[in-house]
Amino acid sequence: MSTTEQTTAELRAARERFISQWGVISAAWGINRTMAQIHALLLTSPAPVATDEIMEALQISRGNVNTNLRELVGWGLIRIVLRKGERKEFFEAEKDVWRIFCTIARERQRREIDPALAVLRECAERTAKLKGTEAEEFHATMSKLGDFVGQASGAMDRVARSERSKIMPLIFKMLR
Amino acid sequence: MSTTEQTTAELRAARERFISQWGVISAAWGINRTMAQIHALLLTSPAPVATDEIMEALQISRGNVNTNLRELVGWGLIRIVLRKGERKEFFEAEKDVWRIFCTIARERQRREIDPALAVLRECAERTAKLKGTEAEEFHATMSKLGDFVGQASGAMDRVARSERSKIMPLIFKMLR
DNA sequence: CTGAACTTTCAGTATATATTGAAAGTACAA
DNA sequence: TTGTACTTTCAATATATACTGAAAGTTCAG
Repeated sequence: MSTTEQTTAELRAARERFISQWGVISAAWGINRTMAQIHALLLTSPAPVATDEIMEALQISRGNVNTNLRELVGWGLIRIVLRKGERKEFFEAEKDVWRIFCTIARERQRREIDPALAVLRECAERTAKLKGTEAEEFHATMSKLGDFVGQASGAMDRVARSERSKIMPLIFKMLR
Repeated sequence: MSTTEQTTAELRAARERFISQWGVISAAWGINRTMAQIHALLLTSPAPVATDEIMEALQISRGNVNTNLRELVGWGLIRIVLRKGERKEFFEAEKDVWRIFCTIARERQRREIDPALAVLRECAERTAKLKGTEAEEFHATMSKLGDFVGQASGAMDRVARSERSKIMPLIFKMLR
C-alpha cells in the first residue's frame, strides 16, 4: 500500500470516528444524534456537501437528511451554498470554533434557558405574598434559583456576545 | 375559602407547575424527565420524603422512583436520611444553589466532557503526521476543537471548585 | 430461625422519538 | 406548458428510552 493510500485510509478512519462519536456525545446533551453527525460531517468536509453525499456517507434517508439540515440551518450552524450553473443545494458548516460556541450558547439561551427562567420567576412571583414557613421557604428557593440562573445566563450571554480576543484572555487570567 | 386554604392551594399549584416544568426543561438537556421531577419535588419539599410519597405525588411506579432516586444519589444531588426508629429511607435534596451547580458541572464534566475531549485528542493525534491539505485541515480542526473544549472545561472546572463568594464577584466585575 | 417491612431487579410493555420513502411540491430551462 | 432536477412533507414504521409491577432480595426485631 502506498503512503498516499495509507494517509487516505487513516484520515477516513479518524473522520468516521469523529462523526460517530460526536453523535453519541451530542445525544447526551439532548441533541439529535443524526443532526450532530451531519454537523460533524460538514465540519470536517473540505468542500460543501449536497444531500445525496450525506445520505451515502451516513446511510440515512433523504427525508432524514433534509429535516436535520434545515434544523442545522435554523441553529445557524451551517449555511446553504449554491454553485454556479447547478440547481442543487450544497451545505457548509461554520468552522470557527469560537463562532460555533457563541451560536450554540445564544440559541440554547433563547430556546431553553429563557423559558426556564420565566417559569422560575413566575413561581417566585405568585408565592411572594403568601404567609407561612412552607410558602416562604418555597418562595425563597424559587427566588434563589431564578437569580442564579439569571446571573449565570447573563454572564454567558455577555461572553458569547463579546469578541474572543478580548474576553478569553481575561477569563484565563482570572482563573489563574 | 379561608386565607390559609387559599395559601395552601396557591402554594401547591405553584409547586406543581415548577415540578412539571422542571421535567420538561431538563429533558431538553438530556436529563431523564422523571429524575428531574423527583429532584424538583425534593428541592421544594420542607422535609425529607420517602418512596411512597413520591409515587403518590408523581403517580409513578415504585421501580421507577427507586431507579431515579439511586441515579440522583449517584449524581450527588440528593442524600438518604434515616429517621430514628424507622426502617424506611427518606431522601432530601441539597438546597444550596451554588452547590447544586458545582455538583452538576463536575458530574457532567466527568461523564460527558472528558470522554468527548478524549475523542477529539485522539482524532488530532492520529492525523498529526499525515501529509496533504485535507489531512492537515482535518488535523487543524480537531486540534482547535480539542483545545477549545479543553480550555472551556478547565475554566468551568476551576469555577466549580472555587468558593462562590470568591469567584462570583470576580466574574460579575469582569463582565461589567 | 421467622416474618414483617422495606428495597431492588428485570422481563414485559408502553411511550416518545427518529427515520423511511414515496408522493407532492417547487423552480426553471427549453 | 412540459419535463426534469431537485426539495419538502408526512403517514407509516422502526428504534430507543422509560416505566410498570410482581417477584426476589435484604434487613432486622422478636
